[in-house]
Amino acid sequence: MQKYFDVLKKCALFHGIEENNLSSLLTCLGARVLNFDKKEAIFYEGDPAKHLGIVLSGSAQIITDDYLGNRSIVSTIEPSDLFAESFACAEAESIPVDIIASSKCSVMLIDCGHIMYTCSNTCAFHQQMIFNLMKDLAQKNIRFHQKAEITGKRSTREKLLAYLSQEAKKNKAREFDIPFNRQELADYLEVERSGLSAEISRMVKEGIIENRKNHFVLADGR
Amino acid sequence: MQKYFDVLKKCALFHGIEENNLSSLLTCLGARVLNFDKKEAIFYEGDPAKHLGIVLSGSAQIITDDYLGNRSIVSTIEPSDLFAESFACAEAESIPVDIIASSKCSVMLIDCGHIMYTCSNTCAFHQQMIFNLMKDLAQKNIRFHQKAEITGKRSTREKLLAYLSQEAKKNKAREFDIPFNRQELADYLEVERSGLSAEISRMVKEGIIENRKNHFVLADGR
DNA sequence: GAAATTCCGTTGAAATTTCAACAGAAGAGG
DNA sequence: CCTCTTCTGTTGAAATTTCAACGGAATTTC
Repeated sequence: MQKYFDVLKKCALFHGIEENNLSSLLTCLGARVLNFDKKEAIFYEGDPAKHLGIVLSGSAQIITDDYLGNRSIVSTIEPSDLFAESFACAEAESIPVDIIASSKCSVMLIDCGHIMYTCSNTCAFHQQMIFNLMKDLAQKNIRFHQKAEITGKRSTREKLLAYLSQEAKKNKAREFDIPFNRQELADYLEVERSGLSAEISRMVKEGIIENRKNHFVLADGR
Repeated sequence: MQKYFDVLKKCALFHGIEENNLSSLLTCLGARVLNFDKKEAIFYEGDPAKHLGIVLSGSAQIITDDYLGNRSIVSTIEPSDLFAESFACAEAESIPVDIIASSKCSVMLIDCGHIMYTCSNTCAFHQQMIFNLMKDLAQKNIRFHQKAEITGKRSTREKLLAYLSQEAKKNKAREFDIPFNRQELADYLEVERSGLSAEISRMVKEGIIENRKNHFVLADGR
């Protein structure tokens, strides 16, 4: 696990915890590392919600498919991001989403009960981790609001613009790459792929954006 | 404040805290009670995110309006519900939503910093409250997933059915009242009011639902 | 209880999105 | 370098949603 310490240090769960305590802490928590190939499921909908995860390398997507095969990408997760912590912390029965590796990736799994309840004898970091979880969950909540600001828009153009604006702000630049291909972007914005392609073409023609593959440039004042 | 103790006891923030400790705890936290008339704003978008709130009586709605006047109702809150805790716990600059009284109501406001940091000398309940906040935030996260399952549907009918199914499950009954009028329901589902009305009519004709005002009955097997 | 206001279903036209299908581009594998 | 697969833009038709407008029902106000 040693080799992942740089990633783990950045993980919100371990804020305020010294790196030299990490090793024993992880042992105490019973942390495991698992590896997945691209497109493999890290969790399936319906899996028990006992564990939270940390992405160590690669990336994954939180996905819901409805019974008609409509796919919706809730979010993407990257190294040092936590995932499934909401379900574990809420002590939900099971996970309501699929979590799918979008590239070869490795993740660390921790039984959330070990953080919230047991183990308080051996290591003194539980209060810190609970505090960290609280902040992480609050931030995830805010991100949901931001996502809702995108998907709540009524038209494809508005959704795309809302999304690109957020990305531009996040990257502090009018020019950036997005972590989606066309189909995925459509699933994230919750629109039709072909309609999205058409809309992108129109917006390029109108000079509102520039685009090549997953690289976008926003015109001034967007 | 005494008269609100029954409501406060049920509030997730105070789980595991004895009622006879509540009074001194609230003093320690600097809790204030404010009253609002129907349609009055409890918070405006842009207000500082220092305080979390607890609904004591009446009800309110979390709302986002975009620059085109498109309104979206994120959620409704009722007595003993927490609100704005995500923004306060995440130490966000400001609140990204409006919170509007949907009836005459009173709310308690608590400076979140008092829960997370200071005051640890006088009262021993901070760890408990932080733990409670963590669980509350995790549950709110799950509710966002549920909301997304509704708004992520592509058609008005699908959205309405997803919403009504959730309500039926929540009420453990095929028959229930919803906390919205038509315009509000449309804003919650993120569709057009007139289209929603038309869709409801069609579904009634088809025998899928029964409806009178805000009372709905789902047919078997929904 | 009368008047004023808000709420709600309906409707038809306009705009948008979805769907299905296809062909060229790009990428992966051998 | 060739083949096979996946990805993407385009297009036209069908379906759905939005928009604007109206009148009647229901509710609020005084």
